[in-house]
Amino acid sequence: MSTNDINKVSQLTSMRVACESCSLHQLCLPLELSADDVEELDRIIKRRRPLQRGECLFQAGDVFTAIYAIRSGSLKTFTTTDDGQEQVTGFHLPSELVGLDAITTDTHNCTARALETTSVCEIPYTRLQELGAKIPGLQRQLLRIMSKEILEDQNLMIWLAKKTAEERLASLLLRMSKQFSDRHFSAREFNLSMSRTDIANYLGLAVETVSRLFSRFQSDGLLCVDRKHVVIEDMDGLQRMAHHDPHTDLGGSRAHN
Amino acid sequence: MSTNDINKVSQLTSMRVACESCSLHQLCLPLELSADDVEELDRIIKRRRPLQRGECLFQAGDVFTAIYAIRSGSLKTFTTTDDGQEQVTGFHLPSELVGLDAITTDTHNCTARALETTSVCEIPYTRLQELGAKIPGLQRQLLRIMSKEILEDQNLMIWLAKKTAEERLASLLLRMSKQFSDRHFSAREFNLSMSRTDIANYLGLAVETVSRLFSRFQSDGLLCVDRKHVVIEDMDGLQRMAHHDPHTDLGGSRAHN
DNA sequence: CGGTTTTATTGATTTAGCTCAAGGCTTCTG
DNA sequence: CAGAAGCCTTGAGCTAAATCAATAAAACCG
Repeated sequence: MSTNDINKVSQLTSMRVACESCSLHQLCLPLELSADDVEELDRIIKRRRPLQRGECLFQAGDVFTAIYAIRSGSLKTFTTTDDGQEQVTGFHLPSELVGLDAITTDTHNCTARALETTSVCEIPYTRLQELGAKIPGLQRQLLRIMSKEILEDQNLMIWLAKKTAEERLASLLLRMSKQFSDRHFSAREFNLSMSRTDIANYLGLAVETVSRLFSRFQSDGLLCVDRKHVVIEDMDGLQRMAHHDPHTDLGGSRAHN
Repeated sequence: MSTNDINKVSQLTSMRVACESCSLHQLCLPLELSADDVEELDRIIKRRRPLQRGECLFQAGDVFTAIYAIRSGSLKTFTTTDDGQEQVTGFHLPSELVGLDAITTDTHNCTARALETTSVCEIPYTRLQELGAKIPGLQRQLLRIMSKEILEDQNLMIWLAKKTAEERLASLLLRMSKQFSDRHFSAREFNLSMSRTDIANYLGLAVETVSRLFSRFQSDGLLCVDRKHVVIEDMDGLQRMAHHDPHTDLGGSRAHN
């Protein structure tokens, strides 16, 4: 146990620094926490060995014990339908919290698999609850984060229900771009860590359609794609494509009502 | 003010009874609240004059002050896109809480409009927060409810991304049926309070498609539809239709991967 | 209660995106 | 580095659902 403790100490030291540059700021930054509180929050966070590509953070059916904040890398979450089909429910990039949907059922409802080498912070939920009782704003902040997730899911539903293949892919690329730029990475140039198949699955399209769209976006001068590497050449054009503004779009309007 | 107080007293008396038979049980039942706590929860709940068909409970852009529990009737929530198109994000039946997605932004992100005469309980959010600090389980329960909403939204996304028109409508009817039976109404026979247009909008389909599907379901002996009145004749058949099990379905498989 | 508006149904045609098919390019493995 | 396996792309139909169009049935209203 003492070896363990020594490890812990060194871990915690690096931890604090890590946390500040990591996604947990979502939880702690808006709270005006005292130094003591931050330290306490730090203390309950477990660092884990980074996940290798293909490894699972948790699997559907696992008992829910913790929520996770992605520090680096990326993962996909997916459910498996009765008939064994995989349905991708989301791609998660640094600064996101995953596992929140398991609070209701005490069981994870989806599997989270690393798309590349990925490191996360683990926040044991019971400890977080205890801490929430002591730090007034913490639980409130958690509610905010969940509310935000509901809101985002609703927006997602809208474009799944209404948008064309073209709009869906354009939206996805723009969302990723935004997320990267929010995290101080390039908004124009990034790597897709997921396969075309995953993208298609997520967007509710066939792989072939996604592939064709990438080609078309490229030949339209919107993007420059090489395998997983994407450079956005015409951000405004992509935005127009995503919004599908009926005033500018004179070609056939779809069932938007 | 004294007239107001007298009104309040009589309101609160009826309130308690109302609350127990109403949707707020989601919030209080699982908490093993003491009688005092229930009373305190009761006290913060405001009863409002029932909404008439077409009236709005809140509108997108309104400042967020309260969440609402539907006692009777139904409402739809929808957002209006930049170009003025309406997008229905949900239908809400008795026992549901609405307004949770506004917690993040302090502003309502959608409009909630009554589909018929509808009564709701209003729960001022600041009061609920104060109470949450006093009653340990309350905030936790709120987290659970929100987690559940995230989960449901994700499931919804799956069928929007993947399912055929047929499956979408079948699923919607089954979900409504379940919700009615959970609330001790008939699972087989109910009224659709929303228009075909709203259903189509919600499901991401054209009105004509929805109309045709109703006709087909009827001629297939799954349903008996007369205007807004629906009788489910073959629950199993409808279930099969909704799931679209590829093993039983020998006709063309879709892009389910 | 007759006229107007809204809402729903049904048919005919078009089209976005799926399926099927085949070939090229990576990555992995022995 | 050769062969296999997997991923990605492109082409050629095909099909589910959209659009367009017309009618019918309610609901609304003066």
